[in-house]
Amino acid sequence: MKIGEIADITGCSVQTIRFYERKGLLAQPKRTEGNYRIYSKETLEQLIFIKQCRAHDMSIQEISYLLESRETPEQSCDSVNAIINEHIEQISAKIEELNALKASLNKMANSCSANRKIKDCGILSNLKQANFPK
Amino acid sequence: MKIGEIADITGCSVQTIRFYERKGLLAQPKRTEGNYRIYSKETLEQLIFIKQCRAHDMSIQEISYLLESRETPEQSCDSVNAIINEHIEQISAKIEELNALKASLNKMANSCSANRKIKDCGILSNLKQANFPK
DNA sequence: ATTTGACCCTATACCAAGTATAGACTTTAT
DNA sequence: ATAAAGTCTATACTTGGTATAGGGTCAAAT
Repeated sequence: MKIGEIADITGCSVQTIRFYERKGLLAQPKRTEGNYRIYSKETLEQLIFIKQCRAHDMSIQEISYLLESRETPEQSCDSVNAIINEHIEQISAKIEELNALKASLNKMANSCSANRKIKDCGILSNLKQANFPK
Repeated sequence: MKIGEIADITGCSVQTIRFYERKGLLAQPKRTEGNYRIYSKETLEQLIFIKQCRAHDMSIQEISYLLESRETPEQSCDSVNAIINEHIEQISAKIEELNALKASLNKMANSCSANRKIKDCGILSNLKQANFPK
C-alpha cells in the first residue's frame, strides 16, 4: 500500500503519517524504485493503534512506550495499566480545571447585563481585578 | 518600573512580558538611556488584565480584541459579552469531549485486571480496534 | 578604581502535534 | 504524448510561551 491509501483508510493525513515516521512511531518503510513508501498490513494496523491512542489524547511519548511494550508480549502489563491510569488522572485534573474556569466565566458573564457601555461593562471590570494568590 | 519589577508583581516571567510586547498586547514602552524598558502604572494594570484573561484561557487574539474595545468606552459592550459567551461555549465543548474520553479510558482500564501479560492486556487489545465513524 | 553580581538587552532555537508550502519527481489516465 | 494525480524532501508556520547565547548596564563592595 502507498501512503495515500493508508491515509484514506485511517483518516490520518499523508503529512501526519510522515511526521509519525520522523518521530519514530512508525519504522522507516520499504520504498519502491521511484522512492515511494510502501506499507504492510502490519504497519497499517500500527497506525490504527496510534490513531486510537491519539484519539484518547495520549502524547507521542506515551504512545512510544505502549508500542515498545508490545514487543515484549510475555512481560507483565502493569506498566501499561499505570500509563493509562496516570493519563486518566491528567484528564480528570484538566476537567476540574475547566469546570472552575467555566464557573468563573459564567459569574463574569452574569455580572454584565445587556445594553451597557464598555466603560460600565461588568466583564471588563472583573478582568481588571488582580487576584494573586498571596 | 523596570521589567523585573512588573514580572515579580504580576507573576509573569520577563520573557513572557517581552513576548506580549512582540504580540502587540503591550505597547512598546519608553526606554532608559541604557535601553531598559520602563513601565507606567497603567501598563502594569494592563498586564494584570492580560494575566486575568490568560488565566481564563483566552487566546491572545481574544485578549487583543478586549484591549481594543477598552479604547472606545462609550460604545456598547455587547461584543465583549459575545466573546465571553463564545469562550464559555468552547470550554463547555472541551469539557464534554474530555468527559467522553475519560469514560472511554475508564472502560479500557476496567478491561484489564492485574497480573496479565502484555499479549493478554485488555487495554492494548482495546487500542488495536479501529472504530472509524463510517 | 575596579570588579562582582544582579539585572537587562536582542536574537535565535526549542516544545507539541501537527499543517502548509515550494519545487521536484513518479505514476496513472486520457 | 501529455496532463493530472500522487509522492518526494525540505522548510516554514501555528500557539503560548520557555531556554539559551552572547552581550550591555548598573549598583554596591572591595
